[in-house]
Amino acid sequence: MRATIRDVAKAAGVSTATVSRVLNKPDMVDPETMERVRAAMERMAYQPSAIARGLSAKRSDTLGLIVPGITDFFFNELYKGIDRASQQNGMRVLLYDSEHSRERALDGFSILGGYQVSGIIFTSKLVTEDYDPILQRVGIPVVLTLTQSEARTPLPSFRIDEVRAMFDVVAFLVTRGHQRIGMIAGRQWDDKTGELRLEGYRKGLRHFGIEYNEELVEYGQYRFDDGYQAMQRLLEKQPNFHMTALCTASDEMALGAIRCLNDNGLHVPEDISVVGFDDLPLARMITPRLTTVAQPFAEIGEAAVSWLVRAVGREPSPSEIGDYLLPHRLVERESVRALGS
Amino acid sequence: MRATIRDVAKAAGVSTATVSRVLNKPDMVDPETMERVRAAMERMAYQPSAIARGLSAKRSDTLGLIVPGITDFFFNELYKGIDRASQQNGMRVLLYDSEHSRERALDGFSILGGYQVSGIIFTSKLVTEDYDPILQRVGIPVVLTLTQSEARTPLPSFRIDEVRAMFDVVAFLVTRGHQRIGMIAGRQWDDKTGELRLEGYRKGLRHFGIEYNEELVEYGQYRFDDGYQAMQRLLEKQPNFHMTALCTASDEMALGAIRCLNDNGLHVPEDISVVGFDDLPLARMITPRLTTVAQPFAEIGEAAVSWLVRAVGREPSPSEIGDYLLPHRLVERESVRALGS
DNA sequence: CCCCTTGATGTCAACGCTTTCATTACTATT
DNA sequence: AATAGTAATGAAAGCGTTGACATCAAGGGG
Repeated sequence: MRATIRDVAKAAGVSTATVSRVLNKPDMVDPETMERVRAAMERMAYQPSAIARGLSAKRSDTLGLIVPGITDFFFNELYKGIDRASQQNGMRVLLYDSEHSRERALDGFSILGGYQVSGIIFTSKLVTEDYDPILQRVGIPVVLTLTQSEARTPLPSFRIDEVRAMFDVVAFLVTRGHQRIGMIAGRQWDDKTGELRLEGYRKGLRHFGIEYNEELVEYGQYRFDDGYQAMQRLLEKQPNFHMTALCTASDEMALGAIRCLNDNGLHVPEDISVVGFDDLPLARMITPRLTTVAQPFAEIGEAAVSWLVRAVGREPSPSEIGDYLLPHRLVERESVRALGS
Repeated sequence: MRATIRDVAKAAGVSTATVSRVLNKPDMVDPETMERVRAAMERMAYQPSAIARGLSAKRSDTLGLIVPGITDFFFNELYKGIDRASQQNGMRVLLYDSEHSRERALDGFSILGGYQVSGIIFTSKLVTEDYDPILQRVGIPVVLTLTQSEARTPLPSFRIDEVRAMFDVVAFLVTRGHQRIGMIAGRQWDDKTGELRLEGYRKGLRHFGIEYNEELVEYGQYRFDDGYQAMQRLLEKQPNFHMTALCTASDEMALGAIRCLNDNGLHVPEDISVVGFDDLPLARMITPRLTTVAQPFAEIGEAAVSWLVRAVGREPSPSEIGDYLLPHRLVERESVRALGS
């Protein structure tokens, strides 16, 4: 049986309260006593029960993280930031995978609530009005990352300016001489990101006086296979292929598209330029190295955690509940070729 | 404030014990009462406190997972299996990232212990004798995945037959006409996997009467950059390059090696064949699709969980504490070229 | 010399559950 | 009709902490 606070107290000849104090408010216990208690703890390999502590103190120093899918390639990067920041604030992270299901996401709030988490980070799925009831009653701060909210409960969100990012991609492509620019956009039932990026694409086109052409646009759900199939459809839609550049809504889809192109005897960037979105670690590993939009995943994770840490235990002021847009960055590598002279 | 069991009890006109029973032993409560209680729960959006439950019942329905690094590419696959199996057994998973540090790994046991986890899954680092003290006193079952133990405390492990797997790779290469086969092996301070795979390589060579040649072997710590640099060194070691095939200890290193080769004007598989190890999702995404050894990550995760579930609350018999070798599989794709006629 | 601080410690009631044990009201057995 | 089971429920004691409050000795100001 593990040693409890009581065992330590007895061994050190003090009360449990004192032991608790050396752990939590060290400056109000006598140095000498402290030493004795510390020694006893050491000797008995005492490890305080986080469970009991959570129950008693009504805080658990734990943050809940709800992700749609653990296998989404960006997860690791985001988690890294969250974990690092949590560490620094003496918090742990409890992970919950909603498996892209709205019901499970909803459940996530209750379940994490059952663990007394001090805050919840919700990721990459649009928050709609049907989240309101749960949001109302969780009673702990919730922040959004890589997404935003359409619910009535005000929620802070940390993300990039999607529209602007994709606009930048188009602008970049245009300065490289491209005019026939296609897109594999993202589309998923509970996702707004896809629309935003598409909007950025159209806006870019418009800004440079290029006409929007349905023929050049296809959709996918962000994963590799979606990219592959979307590219396939794109190829079929225009037998006399004359697109010179392609934007995508995710690096994974970019990979899929490239694979598909290769399978059809087309080369990147010689025959067509491709730009990704996310800047996953693998973007720099493949050949050709992928030109892409870097999302500051780690920073977003850190920002979310520190917001949460600041918010715990008090009602955040309305001015703090903003839509925080972190800077993205276009990373130029090898998958885009400059056209013309 | 969230509703507690007491609130529900009052609302349903029963005692808290009864409410607890409808949750935990539904068959010993009257259907009618049950209905009333259920209704009350529903009405009040009652969510039992996992914390309180854990404290009281001394089990938390939670498994602890210690991984060396969340950004290791295989993590997601392994986690998927673990999460799925946990789900099915009504368990949650608490994640702990040791950041490749032995101290932090050691801490992990205590910390997870503080959360009353019912079992711990330890991953991909060799367990040595210095783990014995903690292992002795955690008092809950521990299983190893993707690694094994050299400690005196007997621990079950779930992994593949590394030696055999790499032997198979060599055999495969030989049947494809390769003789000058190099290797980028894995090496890390607390890792035995690397040695094992190297041993498989040497064994394979020996079996086919090929002489082992230091010149053709380099080491790395499994990541992309390690692979790149190792390849670099390989290239430098033999200016008149005549290696026709390369085994690697990880897909990531294979990617790195391929990248390096490309940067030096060499093509895979035309100029040299490469085989990876792991079969990460990205192995099929890149060009050329990577021929590699598939580790059954998900199955390993599932096996570990079900072992744990079976072991919780009882002393597992020595016969159960085995070194479980799960079947690997050589996945043939496009990165190996058949030599000669 | 007494009273009031102050600092260090102890006491004890929570926290929200589970779980024994006791109680009650039936039903079956003799 | 008396006794023993049995099924459904309640009362209450923890589980390992924390935190409000009480206690106590030592020191300082009047």
